[in-house]
Amino acid sequence: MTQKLAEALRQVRGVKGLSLREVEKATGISNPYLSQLENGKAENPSPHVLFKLAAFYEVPYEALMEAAGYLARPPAVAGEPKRPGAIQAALLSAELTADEQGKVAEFIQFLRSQRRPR
Amino acid sequence: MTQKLAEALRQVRGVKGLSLREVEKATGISNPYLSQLENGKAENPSPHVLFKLAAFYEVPYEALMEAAGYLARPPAVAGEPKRPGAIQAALLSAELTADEQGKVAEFIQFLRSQRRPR
DNA sequence: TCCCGCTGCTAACTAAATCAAGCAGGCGGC
DNA sequence: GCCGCCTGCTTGATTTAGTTAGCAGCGGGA
Repeated sequence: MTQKLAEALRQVRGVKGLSLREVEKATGISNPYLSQLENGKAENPSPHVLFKLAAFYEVPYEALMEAAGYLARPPAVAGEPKRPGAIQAALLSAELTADEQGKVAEFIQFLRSQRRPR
Repeated sequence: MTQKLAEALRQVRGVKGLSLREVEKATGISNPYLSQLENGKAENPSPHVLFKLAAFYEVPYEALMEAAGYLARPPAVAGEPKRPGAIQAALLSAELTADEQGKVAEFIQFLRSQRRPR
C-alpha cells in the first residue's frame, strides 16, 4: 500500500541522480528518514514532508500525495488531461539530452525488472 | 495558521449539531483529540483523520485539507466553479427546513462574532 | 436537595514520525 | 595495502500524533 510511495520516491530520486544526503541538504529532511521512506519502513509521512520533496524533485505535489494514499480522488475525472505521475514528471523536468533520456528510461526499466530483490 | 482548521472543524460540527462523542462514535477518532484539533492544541493531523471527518460531516475532503494547509493550491484557477468551503458545504448537506437554515446562518454569524473569546 | 446524564476539556500514557550518531561497503588515489 | 570520501542504512533518542481515564460544569427530573 504505502509500498507505492516508497517506490515512487526511490525512482524519482534515481531519475534525478541525487544522493540521500543531497536531498537532505536541500530539503532539511534527514537522510535516514528518507531511507526509511524509500524502504517502506516509515509510512504516513506528513504532507509537509511530501511538499518539500515535491518542490525539490520538481514533481507535482499531488502525485506524491496520491502515491501516499492521501488523495481520495477517484482515478480520473474522465475529461481531464490526466496528470503525469511522479516518475514521468521527474523525467520531463530533468534537464537531459535526448540521448541521456533514453538511457534513463532504460535504467527505469531495469529498476522495475528487479523490484526489491533485497 | 492551523487556527483555520480549528475554526472550520468547530463550526462544521456546530452547524451539524453534533457532540464530540457522537463524532467519536461515528469516526473512531477519540473525543479528546477532536477537542484538541478544534482548539488548535493539535496541529498536523494525519490526512486519514481529515478524511474520516470529511466523510462523516459530509464536507469535501479537499476543504479540510486546505484548511489544514495541506493543499498547495493557489487560491483558485480563475475559471473553476470555486468549490464551497467546509462550512458552506455542511450547510448545504444538512437536512434542514428553510426556517432552520435561517437560524443556522444566524448561529454561524454569532459564532463568528465572538471568535475565540476563550 | 440530590442525582443522573451529557457537555467539553485536561492529564498521563502509548505509538508512530523524525532526527542525530554512527557503522559497513565501494571506489579512486597514493 | 591503506586512507579518505561517498554511498545507503541501522540503531537509539526525541518529539509529536492519538488514546484511555477521569474531572468540572450544566440542565433536567424526582
